[in-house]
Amino acid sequence: MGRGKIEIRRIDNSTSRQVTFSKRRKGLIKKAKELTILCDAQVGLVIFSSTGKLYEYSNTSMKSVIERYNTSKEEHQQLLNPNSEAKFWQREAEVLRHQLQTLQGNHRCRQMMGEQLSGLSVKNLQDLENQLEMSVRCIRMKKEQILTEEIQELNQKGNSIHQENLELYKKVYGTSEMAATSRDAFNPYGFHTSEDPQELIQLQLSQPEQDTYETSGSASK
Amino acid sequence: MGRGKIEIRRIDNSTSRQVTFSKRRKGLIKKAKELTILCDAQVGLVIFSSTGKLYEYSNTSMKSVIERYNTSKEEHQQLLNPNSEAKFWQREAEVLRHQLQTLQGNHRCRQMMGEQLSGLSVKNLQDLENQLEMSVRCIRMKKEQILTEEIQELNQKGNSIHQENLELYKKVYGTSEMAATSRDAFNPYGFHTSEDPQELIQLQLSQPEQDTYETSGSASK
DNA sequence: ATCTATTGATAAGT
DNA sequence: TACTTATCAATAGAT
Repeated sequence: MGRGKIEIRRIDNSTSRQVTFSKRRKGLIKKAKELTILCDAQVGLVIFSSTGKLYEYSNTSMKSVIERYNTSKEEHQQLLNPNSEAKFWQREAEVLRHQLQTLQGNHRCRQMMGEQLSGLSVKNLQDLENQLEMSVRCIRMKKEQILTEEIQELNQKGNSIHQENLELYKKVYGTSEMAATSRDAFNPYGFHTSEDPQELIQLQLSQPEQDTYETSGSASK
Repeated sequence: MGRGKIEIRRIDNSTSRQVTFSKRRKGLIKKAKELTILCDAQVGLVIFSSTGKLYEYSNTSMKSVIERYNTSKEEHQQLLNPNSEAKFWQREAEVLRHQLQTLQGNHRCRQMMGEQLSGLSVKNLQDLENQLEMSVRCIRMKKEQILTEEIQELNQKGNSIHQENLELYKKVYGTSEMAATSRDAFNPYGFHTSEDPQELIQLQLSQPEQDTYETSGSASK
């Protein structure tokens, strides 16, 4: 709605972003007001500009809205109580995934360079970099832990199936010698039979990333 | 905006009030979303229908918005007191924190790091890792850009000072031969005299990081 | 829920 | 920052 339609994505130009913020903030608050009046609703609206300035609207008081919100939330939590933690993280993951989608893509890099990173000193940037590196390492560890556990589980399952096969083989062909000799020859699925499959897992884990990043730090130490 | 204009006052008919509530609530939330995206703002919106049902929107999490709202309010209280200097730094910190938050895409990552990444699938973790690595690359690029500019500026300053010294030297010792021969011998500050100081900058930049991370990807390509 | 005539919001320009 | 105006978007009322 204006002289031309605009794409809903971050406005690069700082000045027009400010102008649009003023206009749309005003419009949003007006709409919120109308909703409360027309439909007898209670509304709390909090807006922080990109510079950190606070704007707010509530037909009653923000305090009362927040209180009502909290009690309402608590009640709602208790309704789906037993799964609440899993649900919470599920939701968290959903939010995360959505934010990832909006953030991903290299064109974002330049925007970040120009707008969001401006004003930061080299020291700030270094700190930030270190923090992010730490985060990446934590995430890698967690990912590798999950994959390791999964592989171990699969190996165990595979081994027990293999064992079962040996038993069946023994029953079908009778002699225990046959079963003993077939033990080495008959392993069509190639499950790892060692008790400690660490080295196999290491190989599998380091592969997907070795072309881009050095992961041995978090993977092997 | 519709088939006819309506007066902004409570809609008496219960049914059409419900309908209007649904439509306008949806519109309001859409507008709130657009504001956050277009203008890089943080928004929290809480709506209670006349029947007490809760609807909400926040680009981050309502919890973080409310927390920020509360601290922002406290600061505003302190702003009225004559704590001008503390106030300034508080605000500075706020702006920085916001920049960091938007940069990281999701500051809750860090909270999750220490507590539970356990709700996330391998896919989630991989996405997260990719996002963080992109952020790191952006930050490195920005950092290197800043340092490059600084070094170039210093080189230019150095060169002009050196040039000035040569002129003075010529005036003091007269002959142009003297000035010409001193050109190579007299460069005590070791400024880079080439027009294109790229390779020098590259060397200086890659040094602080070579012990930990591979930076040539973003630095040289 | 879906469809449009109409009003309202606002992007771009001053 | 405030005003103007051409356009697009939201939505009131009907189905």
